[in-house]
This record gives sequence, structure tokens and C-alpha cells, in this order.
Amino acid sequence: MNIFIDYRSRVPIYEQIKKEIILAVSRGELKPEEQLPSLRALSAELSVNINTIKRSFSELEDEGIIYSVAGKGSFISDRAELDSYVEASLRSFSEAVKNAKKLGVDKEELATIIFNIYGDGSDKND
Amino acid sequence: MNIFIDYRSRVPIYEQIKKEIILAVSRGELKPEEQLPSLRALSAELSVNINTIKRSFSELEDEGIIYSVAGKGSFISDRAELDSYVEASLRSFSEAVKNAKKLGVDKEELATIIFNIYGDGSDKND
DNA sequence: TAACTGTGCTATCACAGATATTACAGTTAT
DNA sequence: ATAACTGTAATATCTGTGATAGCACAGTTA
Repeated sequence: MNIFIDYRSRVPIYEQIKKEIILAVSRGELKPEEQLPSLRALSAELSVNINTIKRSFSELEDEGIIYSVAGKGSFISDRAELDSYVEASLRSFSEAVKNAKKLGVDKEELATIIFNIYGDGSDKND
Repeated sequence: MNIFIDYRSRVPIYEQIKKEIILAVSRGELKPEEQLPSLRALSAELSVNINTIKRSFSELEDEGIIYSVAGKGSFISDRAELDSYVEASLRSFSEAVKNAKKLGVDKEELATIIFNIYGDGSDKND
């Protein structure tokens, strides 16, 4: 599943897992109806307690990203809507911009950072 | 001191206080050698325990923003360097940009947000 | 001396995250 | 039916952190 947990982060593990899955769906790596690893398998793979995995999955289910069936497994939802995550991302982006502005950062500096991360228009990543 | 605490926020109170003071210094509202409210005064004004205020001040002192003298009070440091805070702000900005990119947000959309927050070049705030 | 300052320490409480364990119920293949 | 998987649920425990309360002590100032 290519999920990396940063134990030093203040972000809870269950949220890190949620985010990784959401991003995988966003990238198209996880497609609708595709089966996720079982709770116990992911628990073993990540060395994270099954209850923590369960929490991630339960919240993702509440948010309509996945659905789970007892006895079968967990699957990517047919129409996994990511709009709310994009909105949340834009909100935190806005907060970051406001904070930088308050600290006197020039807007051109922010533009440059975006330019560097997105690339010059070609297909470079990260 | 014009410090507003959001008790619903997940950001600890002592960090909110730190941030407010740092931003006040950044805005020039708090000038070098200017005295801060006493621990007990701020504690009473904000209805926050003195230990919590103390933690904010201690960390700010560790970070070179303020200095405290027993019996006298706490003061803005002579050369309060905010560079590390600007760097931290830019780091979190970068994270926000990367996250938005991963979610497929167009870079022009981010540029628009910056444009709206910074204004069109005139002097509007927030 | 009195009234302020900051400092230090201990103790307590509440909450959240994470873990461990056990048990139960649904699905699938043999 | 059985075995081996799935998810679900509940309880208990441990831990770290944030926040509070209270006390004592030391430096400063008028």
C-alpha cells in the first residue's frame, strides 16, 4: 500500500493513513470498487494496531470514500467524492498565505515557491 | 494585549499566545525593549492559568524573541530575530502547495487565492 | 516593609491517541 | 460443517500533552 507513517509527526497515525488513501484515490492509484488491504493485513504491514486502522477506515467510510462489508473487506467507493478534501486543502493553503503575509513575506516569494513545486510547465513531479 | 484565544482550536493555548506575540513583533506593534504584560496580568486578562502563560514566555525566551528578568518583567528582545518563524511559515506554505498539487488543484487557482489575500496591489488587509 | 516581578516545583485532572485482548458476526472456499 | 478469512464491537490499559491549582522562593522597586 505504500503508506509511510511519520511517528515523529504530531499528526495522528489514523489521520496520516486517511490522507495517504485519499491521495492514492486522487492520483487514480486506487480505483472505484478496488479492494483495500484487510484491517489485519494493513495492521501487520504498518505495525499499527488494528483499532487504529479501523478508525481510519471508519472515518473514510463516514466520509464516503470507502465502504466496508463484514466478511468481504473494504473497497473504494463507487463515486468517491474528493471535493471536500480539495476544499480543506485550499482552506489550509489560504491560512498559510495569510500567515506568511502577516510575517511580511512578499507575495512574489510565494509565487516562486508555487512555481518551483509545480514545475515550469513540463511534467516534473514534487 | 489584543490576544484572542480560540478554545475550540486544536492549537494549544500556549502556542496561540506565542504566535500572537510573534505577529505583534512582526507588525512592529511590540518594539525592542518594550515590556510585556506580567505573567499574572496576562493570566488574569486572558483567563488562562499563569503556568500556561509562563510556558509561552519561556519558549519565546528560548527562541530569542523575548527575555525575562525576575522581579522586573518580560521584554521584547533587543534583536528579536523572526527569520526562523518566516522560514517555518514558508515551510508550511510549501506543504500546503504540495498537498493541493497532489489533490489535482491547478496552480492558477492557488495564484488566485494569493492575489485575493494580498490584494491587487493597493493597501487592503486580510 | 509591601507589592510587585519571574521562577520552580509538585500534584491533579481531562482528553486524545494508541495499544492489547476478547468476542461476535458475515463471507468464502474446501 | 469446517477453516480461514473478512469487518465489527466492546473493554481496559498505557501514555503523552495540555491545562489547571497551589505553594514557595528569589529578585526589584518604591
